[in-house]
Amino acid sequence: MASTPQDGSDAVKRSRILEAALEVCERSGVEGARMDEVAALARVSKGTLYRFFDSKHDLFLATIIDSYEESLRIIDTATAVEGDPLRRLEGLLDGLTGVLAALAPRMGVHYQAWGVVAGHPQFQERLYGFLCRFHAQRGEEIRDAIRDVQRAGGFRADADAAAFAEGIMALLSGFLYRATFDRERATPEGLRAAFDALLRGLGPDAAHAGAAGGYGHG
Amino acid sequence: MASTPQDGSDAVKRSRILEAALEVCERSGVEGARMDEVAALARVSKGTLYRFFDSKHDLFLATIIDSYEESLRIIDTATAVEGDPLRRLEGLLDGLTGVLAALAPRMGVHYQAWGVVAGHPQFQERLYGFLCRFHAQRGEEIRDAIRDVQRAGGFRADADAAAFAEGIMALLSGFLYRATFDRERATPEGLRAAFDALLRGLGPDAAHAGAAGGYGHG
Amino acid sequence: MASTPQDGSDAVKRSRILEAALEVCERSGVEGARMDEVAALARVSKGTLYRFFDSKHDLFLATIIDSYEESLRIIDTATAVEGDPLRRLEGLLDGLTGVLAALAPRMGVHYQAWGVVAGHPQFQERLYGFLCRFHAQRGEEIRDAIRDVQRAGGFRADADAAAFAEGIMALLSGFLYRATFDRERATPEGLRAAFDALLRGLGPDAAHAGAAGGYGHG
Amino acid sequence: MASTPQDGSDAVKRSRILEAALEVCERSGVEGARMDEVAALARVSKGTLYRFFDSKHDLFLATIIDSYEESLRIIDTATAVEGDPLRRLEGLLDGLTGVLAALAPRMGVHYQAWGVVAGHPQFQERLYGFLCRFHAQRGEEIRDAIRDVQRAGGFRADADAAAFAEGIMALLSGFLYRATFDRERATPEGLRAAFDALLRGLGPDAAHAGAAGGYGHG
DNA sequence: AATGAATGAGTATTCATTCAT
DNA sequence: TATGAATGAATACTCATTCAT
Repeated sequence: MASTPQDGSDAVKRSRILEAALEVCERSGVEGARMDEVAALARVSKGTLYRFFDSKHDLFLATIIDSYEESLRIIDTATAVEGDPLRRLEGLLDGLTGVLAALAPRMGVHYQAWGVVAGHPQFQERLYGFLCRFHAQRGEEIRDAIRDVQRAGGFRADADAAAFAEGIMALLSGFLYRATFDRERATPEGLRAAFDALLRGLGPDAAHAGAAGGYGHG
Repeated sequence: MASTPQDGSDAVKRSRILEAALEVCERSGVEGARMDEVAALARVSKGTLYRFFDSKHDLFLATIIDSYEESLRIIDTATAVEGDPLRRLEGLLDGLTGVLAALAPRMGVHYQAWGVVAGHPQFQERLYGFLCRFHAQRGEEIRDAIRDVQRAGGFRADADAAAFAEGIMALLSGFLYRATFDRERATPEGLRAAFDALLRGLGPDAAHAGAAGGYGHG
Repeated sequence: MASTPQDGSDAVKRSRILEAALEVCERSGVEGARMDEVAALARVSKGTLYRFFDSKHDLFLATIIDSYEESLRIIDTATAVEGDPLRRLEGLLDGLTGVLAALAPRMGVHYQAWGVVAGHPQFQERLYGFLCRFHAQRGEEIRDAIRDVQRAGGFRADADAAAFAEGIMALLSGFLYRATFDRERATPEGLRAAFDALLRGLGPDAAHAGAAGGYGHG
Repeated sequence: MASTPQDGSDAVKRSRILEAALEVCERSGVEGARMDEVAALARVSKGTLYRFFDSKHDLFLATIIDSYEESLRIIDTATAVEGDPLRRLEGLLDGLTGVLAALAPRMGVHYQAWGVVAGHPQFQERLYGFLCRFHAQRGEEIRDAIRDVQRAGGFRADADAAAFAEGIMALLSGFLYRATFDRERATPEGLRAAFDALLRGLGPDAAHAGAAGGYGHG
């Protein structure tokens, strides 16, 4: 292989660098993060760092995309449940709350990286393109899961599944956003309750509505 | 007084500077925005620019806060409607969709400014503190409006008004976020539909549910 | 007169400004001293400050020259004693030790002002010219006083009075210099003893040598 | 190693930078010296310049200390003479006049650097501390040399060797000071004569007194 | 491939000086 | 004259990126 045994494979190095980047950002902010520091923390030289990432912006774009890919793994794991359509939809929603739980602590750095990366046209295009596709795909998965429930008679057949799916995604994004500066209020439980409240609008699944934790008690 | 008549009062200068800052950012990104350019575009000298804003970070924090204050004016105007509790809640929701409509075009710069400003501990504290308070206050206003409808019998009395209010805010935040990179899908109409879907969970106001535009038709 | 009664005469303002300049320098160093601060401390506007001094360098050159003029007043007062030539020479030497006592605390700022002022050709010329004349004149006064003692038979007639006078001045300068960073060792008493040691070389005035405090006892 | 052969070792670079700093100062004054110019003249990049000196003030403090270290080398060379105590003291005094000869041309820049460096508390401390130690050590060396002569019977045993040593140092400082603005009068010969005049006060070494050049003839 | 010394473009900020009132 | 807001030139320093070894 093309790896130096004592330093780990390229994939290992790459992920050491990404981790280091995140840690340095937590200390110094994204703007203030120095490539020297990242390289030192990842135990590679600057030359090696630049073999993996073309530029500082490239590196931080990668940390953002990495977060999303991690969230994808979380969702996929949660969705892998077997069962009836409603159960599978619930698995999906569990996955989304899991994403909030997993990413909340990193949202501060995440948004900083975004702000810095989005400032450069070339990277903005790549970032926005990625986000656009990511959200559209997640939306479609949720929409399809809702449709499955509709077909199974669990939800009103005339409801706009796509619109509900966008609502679900918006709730997740809104809670992630809020988690950046108000971790107290933006909890996975709160998000789950919001999901349930929204889905109750899909009635007549009264049984499901009953599960709507926080929303049930004034 | 403290102003030179031909150049406008201090308040006018200040807002000229903020506008200029926004425009320069749209061209060059927040990181890439140069204070020289901002000053030139605002037709003030750099010395004067620094009389109003202590630093570049201070200036961009101000643009963020300004956006929120503008959104507040939009909400307040929309909420000033007279009528029964339900009508007043709808006014409030109209205000929130108005916020999306007004701020969407600026969200790119807004998040960039955030990312850059939040990188400095001192400014992060000020920014996060402001956002925390802002969202909490808006949440309370919405919660109170929901409670008024509950008291008037328009919504189920046992629903958790505060949780629903947080859901409303999260939807707004989520749509604003999405608008940054996918203006097509994050529309005021979509947001309004999501609000309605969420509120339908507050039933039994069947009449209201009927108004839930997009969510009604697959 | 041309003065505004409530603010004092021009001469008073001028000296308020010079005092303020010195005080600000003690706080912030000469480079770091801001004209704003000086003006504020002197209770005049910047415009007025610039009526008295053409520039910052001009102001600090003035503080230097002022110090020398003050030292001149000290010397003149001490020299105004009546009596025989030896007594008058001793008065002069007392004056010089008085200069050390008076200026020592200010030497730090004094040298700083020098360093900054001497950096500009135009001001360097004025400063160096002033210093050159000042030292030459003081040297001549001392030389003449020594010659008077020589004529009166108090000192050897064949000694080079001018050279001894330069030695006296060099001792004063050397002690002033040392006082800048080592106030402990550069005392007026030490200077007086050095004067006496030097003059003893002018013998055969054994009586005078007896007065040479510190130099007499190992 | 850490040096690129064609550009010289680190020590060589360092001294190239110090020389360049001095030359730039001679042209533009210390305040007016630009780091870009210094780097260019030393044929290193600004980044490299800053690898050797943390800041402009650090660089100029180094030029000052370097001057003193050079004077130390001059003194040590002159003191390395063999012979009786009197001859060794004379060697020391020759060394001191050599310091005047060597440093006189640089005193203008030297005092400027001092003035600028002493304006910053942090650097003032370092500079003053260095000067204090330097002068104290030189003083002790001279004192010891005088004592050796006393023991050998060349000087009066009851004279205060330490006080005479301080006088010697003060004369050197005074002549260096004067050389800054009046090179004509502050000559090594004048200094030597002043030393001799002072030492004559240490009598009864009549033979030595006879060597007191300028001081002997009106 | 790896290293890390060298490079030098790039900019926020200050503050002496001016001048309209 | 007095004021103090406005001006804008001027520069130390950083740090992403390169490239000789």
